[in-house]
Amino acid sequence: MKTLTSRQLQVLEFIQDSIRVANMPPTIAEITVAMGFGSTNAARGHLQALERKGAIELIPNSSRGIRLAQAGAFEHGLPLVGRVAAGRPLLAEENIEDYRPVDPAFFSPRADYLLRVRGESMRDAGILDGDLLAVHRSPTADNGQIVVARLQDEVTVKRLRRTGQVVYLEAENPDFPAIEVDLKQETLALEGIAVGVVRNL
Amino acid sequence: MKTLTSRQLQVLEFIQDSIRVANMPPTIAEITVAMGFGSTNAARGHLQALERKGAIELIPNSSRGIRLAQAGAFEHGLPLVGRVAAGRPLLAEENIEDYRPVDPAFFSPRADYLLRVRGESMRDAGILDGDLLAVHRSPTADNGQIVVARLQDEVTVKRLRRTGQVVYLEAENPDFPAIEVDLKQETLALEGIAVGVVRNL
DNA sequence: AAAAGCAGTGCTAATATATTCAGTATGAAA
DNA sequence: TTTCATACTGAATATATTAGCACTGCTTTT
Repeated sequence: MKTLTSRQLQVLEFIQDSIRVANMPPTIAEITVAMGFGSTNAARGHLQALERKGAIELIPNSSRGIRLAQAGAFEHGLPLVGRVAAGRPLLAEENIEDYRPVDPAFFSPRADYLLRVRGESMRDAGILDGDLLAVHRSPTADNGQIVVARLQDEVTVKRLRRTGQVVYLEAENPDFPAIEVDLKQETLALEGIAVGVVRNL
Repeated sequence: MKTLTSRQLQVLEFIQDSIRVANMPPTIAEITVAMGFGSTNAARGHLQALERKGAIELIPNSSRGIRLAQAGAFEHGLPLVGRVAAGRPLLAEENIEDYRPVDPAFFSPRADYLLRVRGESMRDAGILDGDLLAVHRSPTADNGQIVVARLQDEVTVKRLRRTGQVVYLEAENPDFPAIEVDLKQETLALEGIAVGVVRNL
């Protein structure tokens, strides 16, 4: 997505607010009023610019026909990622098992999706088999953070420990060995940072 | 909310689907097509019935002006109970630290409040110090369930184990002994059943 | 110097959408 | 037996909303 101007960002934020508050996108007229324009065309121009830049999608001839490009994460729940198909993006449709009514803003930084945890490797961190891990999408992470990483078509949750060129993905359970990744030889694809745990008892 | 007829439920479910998939409520015409009606009035009638019964709210003269009533449950969130003052009801105002945007219906049975967990006594059940425990208010509980109980002005989270007239409140951590309560001598006040865990990492 | 993007106004046409009026038919409640 | 809620059809109308055309003025890029 190309960079937005500050005015375009204001319009985009109003759209996001509108979806959060009213549960539906605004009409062009509503944007016009909210932004203080004298003409609906001012809003229309911004919408078309936002669409050109890939921030939104406009549905022609449809009232409130504004769709956020980075949708999913708003008021209608977070996507729940279950089993991950090999070679497919994590948030590809076939990986999304369901949507769950969890507020992204409850976590900090914001949660972008939920991942169903498999196995007991993070047991001692209080992350159990079947738990839903709230994850913030991020290609980078700090030392010591719990991350979601991808290794040969396997998605794994581990604690990140980096020393120079070598990264260790440590389990929080003595029964599981740490995974060593030499950044000189292989790349480590981070799918996000763990920001919370949700469990149904 | 009054009970819905099966046809009304179908309409309501279509509206929910529409919000989930398209990120916006449907128009009356869209409902008409989806349900196979010959007239928009069929859909309108159902919408008005759903509004009378409190399932939805209709915004007059507004395109896609359908709002789900249950969306309001998100507004305030669940009360978060922190330190509990001696001799006061658990949900008394001075015990409520805050409100958190957690959907009660995410848990089953429904969560009524959140309790901030103190101590490590339930560590091996994946319930750690500082976690928020989602609790369903209930004066009774089954054997083996994790409960919130009150003992001499102390609120405690433990696993319930009952054998005849004696109840054991067991910790999930070998460092903590089980608490024995003889129902012939003292009463056990249950504040609820644990239905979930929420943690901010 | 011209072209392109940005940020708007003002007006009108086209159409999407909600709303109203007038009906039919069925089954349950008063 | 009348009344009421459900469950629709069909047509007409009002209005909400998108969409198009013709402009002005400023800034940035080529």
